[in-house]
Amino acid sequence: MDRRQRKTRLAIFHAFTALLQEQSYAKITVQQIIDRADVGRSTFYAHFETKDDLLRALCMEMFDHIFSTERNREATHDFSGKTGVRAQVTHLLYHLNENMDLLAGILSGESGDLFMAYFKPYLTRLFQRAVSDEGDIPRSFLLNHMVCDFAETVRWWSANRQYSPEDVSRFYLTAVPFI
Amino acid sequence: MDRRQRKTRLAIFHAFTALLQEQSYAKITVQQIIDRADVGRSTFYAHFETKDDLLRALCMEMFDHIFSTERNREATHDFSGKTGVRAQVTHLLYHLNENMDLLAGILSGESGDLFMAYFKPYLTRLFQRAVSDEGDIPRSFLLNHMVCDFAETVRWWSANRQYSPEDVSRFYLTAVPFI
DNA sequence: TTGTTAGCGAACATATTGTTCTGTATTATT
DNA sequence: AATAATACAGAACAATATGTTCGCTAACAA
Repeated sequence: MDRRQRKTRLAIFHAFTALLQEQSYAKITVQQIIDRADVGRSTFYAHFETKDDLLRALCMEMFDHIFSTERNREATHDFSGKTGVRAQVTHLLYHLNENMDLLAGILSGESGDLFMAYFKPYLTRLFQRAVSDEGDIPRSFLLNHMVCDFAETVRWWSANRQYSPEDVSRFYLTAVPFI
Repeated sequence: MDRRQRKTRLAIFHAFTALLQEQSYAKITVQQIIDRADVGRSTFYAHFETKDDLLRALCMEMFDHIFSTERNREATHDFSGKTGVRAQVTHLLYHLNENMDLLAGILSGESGDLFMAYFKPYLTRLFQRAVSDEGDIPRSFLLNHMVCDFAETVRWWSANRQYSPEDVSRFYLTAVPFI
């Protein structure tokens, strides 16, 4: 990728995340992002279609990084079955913790809901093989339960940052004993 | 309240809920609501400040109805402690089921997130006294867990409407055994 | 009946979005 | 080092949506 493109993309990401720390997602305008990033108007629209698209790209960048190292671990170790998923949960929380500054900005306010919407499909894929039958409860319900609960746990964590990844992992796995 | 005001307010609510069934919340414009409700532009803004405000008012109307009957039950019966909360959960699901047509419209798409945001404080109040200590897990985490999970259960239900309130109640109470 | 209030709808100012275009600077390639 | 490709700046633009104002009319309550 062209160095100019990289620089522009980064400048926009930085401006955006900085703005997210200061005010709510809905109130942020494209013009503000442009001014903060110090790029031309047409340049912004050459990179991203809309503000939502920018947030999506930001989330994807983050997920691709986090979940790709997860896939590497899958490849080299044996993470099948419930024990494996438990280990992955903890590991995932470690990665999320590293990005917590940015994460807290995104998760507070309406952008949090968009983040969650992008986050959940990744989690669904991860938890897919951990879901087993529990009585006559639909698997669709259980899977949704595990996914939403993990996502909401992360959101809670971003607002209660005094806990370690191990703590949060324990909280979650206690609250969702199916895993 | 003036009969004219009531009529206008209702017309706007109906137009809005109808539109919510047809297209996503973000794409609905104030003009569409005005046209569908067949009221003047200035009239809409005399009643609601913004589209978000309208959704908020709609949710509040619904919650006030649902949770006020809940409060009546509290007053006449003894619903303290965990058993009481369990009974209330089931009862709440009955009420939600009655409004399911509207609910499904609101819960699909971005308006769902706003609904959830308004919903959760009511649930938090309801679950407050059901939360007890579980090892060293923070009560704030447990409460958030119960609330988010109930809300997400309702969302799941609105997309899987073949189940009865009793079914869903059982699913939820199995998945969240603290209650 | 009468004073009050709500609604209508056109007109308006304002804000934001997304596009297009031209000239300039940077980059990769050879 | 020369060249061709392309990314950028920024102004201008059309399009759309928002929220307000105001004079007139109709409905309401007492």
